[in-house]
Amino acid sequence: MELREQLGERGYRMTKPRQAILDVLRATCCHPDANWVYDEVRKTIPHISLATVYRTLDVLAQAGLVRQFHCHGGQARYDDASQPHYHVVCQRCGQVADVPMPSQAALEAEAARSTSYAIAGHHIEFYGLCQACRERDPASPAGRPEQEIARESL
Amino acid sequence: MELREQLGERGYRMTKPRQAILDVLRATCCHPDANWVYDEVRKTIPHISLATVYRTLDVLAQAGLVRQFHCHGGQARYDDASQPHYHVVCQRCGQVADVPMPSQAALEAEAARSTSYAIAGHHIEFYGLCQACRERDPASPAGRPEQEIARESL
DNA sequence: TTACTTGCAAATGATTTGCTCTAAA
DNA sequence: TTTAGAGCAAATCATTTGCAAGTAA
Repeated sequence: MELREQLGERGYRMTKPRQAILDVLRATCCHPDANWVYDEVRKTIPHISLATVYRTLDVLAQAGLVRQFHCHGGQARYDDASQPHYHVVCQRCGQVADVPMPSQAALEAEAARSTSYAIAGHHIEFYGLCQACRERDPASPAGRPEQEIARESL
Repeated sequence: MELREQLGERGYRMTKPRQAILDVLRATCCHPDANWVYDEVRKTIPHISLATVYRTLDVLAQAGLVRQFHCHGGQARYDDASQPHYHVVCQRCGQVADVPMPSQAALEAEAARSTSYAIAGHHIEFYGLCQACRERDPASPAGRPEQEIARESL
């Protein structure tokens, strides 16, 4: 099994919560926070604890199976990292979507030239307005980011 | 005065803490968190409160004078946004450096084509190892990110 | 004079940790 | 068996907020 191997390489054990949490992340197209994952996983493992969810997300991130990121201000969000991709964040409602677009690996060489770092990778985050927000209020193309992210947008 | 105008446009007033905090951010090459800014500003305004620092950083970010961002896991960090630039983060010590490199505005058009968002901008974050970390331990080119960020690295 | 701002202290809320018990390997 | 992992509850810690007093405009 793929997951078991990936974890095994790093000395991590394969457990039910780990499998379940990765399944949840792979099954969703949204970019959830730890609480959303917690709610979701409890449908499978009702007695799981939130601490386990945090610890597991961390382990999965260490193993490179999951990516953790932050949008404007809020909590950590997570998504399946099985194939590299970029993100767009809506400045008004906070909704995150994947951007299907080839990896811009050439940028790394350029960045390497202008710094003293050994570059290992990069992330790109676009921001703007999602379709729903544009329709809701076509004016103010780049208004202030909303403080709260709608629950449904996760 | 430039700052006064930029704030005024948004209905914000020009105050001593706002000027002082922007000065601190413009004078430093590091990418500090709120607490570091707080310590720094108290040299000028000893009785300023941490809440004011947070509120001010938020106002300056709204006005587009400052950019807020998060590196792996930690608190929010801030930097002067007067000219656009990218960042590199050291995966081991968390140190952040600016990447002097032309803006890749062309990417936005490409992203716009493949999503339903109206793209307003983008950020790129590179990650890798800083020179100091590479010299300290040339092996493990992409080891696990450190949990704690050295105080001096801010 | 009229709000916008600040300081202070208390409140939040996300994330982490200590400890004991359970279960992979 | 041996030792990492899970659950639970308590602890942290960054960030926010309520409110009375200060001050730009």
